[in-house]
Amino acid sequence: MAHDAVLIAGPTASGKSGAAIALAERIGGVVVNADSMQVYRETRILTARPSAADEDRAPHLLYGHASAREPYSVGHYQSDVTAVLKQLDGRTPIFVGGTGLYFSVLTDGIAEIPVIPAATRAKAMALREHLGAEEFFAELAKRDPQSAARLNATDTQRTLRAYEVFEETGKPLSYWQTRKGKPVLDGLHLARFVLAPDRAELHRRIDARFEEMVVNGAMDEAVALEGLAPTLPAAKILGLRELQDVHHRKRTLAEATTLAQTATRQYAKRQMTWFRKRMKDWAWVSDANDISIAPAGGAP
RNA sequence: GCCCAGGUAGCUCAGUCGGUAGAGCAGCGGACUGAAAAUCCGCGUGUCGGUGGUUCGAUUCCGCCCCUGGGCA
Repeated sequence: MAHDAVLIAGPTASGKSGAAIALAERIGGVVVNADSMQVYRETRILTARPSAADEDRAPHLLYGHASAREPYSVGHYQSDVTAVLKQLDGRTPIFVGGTGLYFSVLTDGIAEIPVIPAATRAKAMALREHLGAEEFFAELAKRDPQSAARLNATDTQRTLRAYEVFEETGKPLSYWQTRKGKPVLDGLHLARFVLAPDRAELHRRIDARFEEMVVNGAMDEAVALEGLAPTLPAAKILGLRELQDVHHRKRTLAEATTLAQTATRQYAKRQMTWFRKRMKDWAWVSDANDISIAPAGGAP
């Protein structure tokens, strides 16, 4: 039975992008990004986005199509990826990335919540800053006790989100989240893979890759993004801050490299937790060569 | 060679007026619904340099030895 779409998840530096390209070449597919940071055009090296040469080998969509200077989030991704599905002309999409939440949009769906203006979030942030985490959490609990019950007062991001949603919509986030949207890939026949190399091997790859990034000009990208607002999602790109610190002579390149490599290993660990728990029934492989699907019209 | 300071968790260190020890970082496990490369929760993993002595009991006190750093020669 032919597959309508292929999904390849994996921790950072696992080699999944290469595997996706190879598969796309074989089946005439289209590589579609499922990584929250590779959407930014200014940071090809820092986010390990496929190179121009890679993109010549197979069509790539949703890579570098957004600016690091603008907010981008899972909501944008949902609408972008929905639009992309209509442009495939029968070619098989191969979704590849490391962002668990983005995969959940594809396979599980996400609640449809009105867009919250940036000003509302800014107000919530200012209020939390003013009141302190505990007081702010108490305010949230008055408005949305259900969300508060699930959250920790120290969880900056989620408490702010719950608060801003209530302020803007007049309804608690817990209400909106009961109204789950349809998965973007609803009803399609999927081939799902998790590419997870041995941990020691993954760590070697992570360490080597950051050094390659530096050689390939990661510093230039970091310097070009000087002054990026720290609240923007792209400000969280691993290694960005560390390299900017080197530029400002706050630390040596060696220190920055070690810090970025450590942060990347920690990130990979979090990814693996998500994959282990949420992608139990996907096909797990430790070698990119083991990712293959039956050709269209082939054996069941 | 002598003097001083120090050798405690993977790293940096605290501590025990003698009852086998704890922080940060790293690490490990987990959560995750519009910032997700984010955010948050949990867990101490150890011949307390070695050896002999004192003691009911030594990582702690004493002797000797080894190692590291600094000073004097």
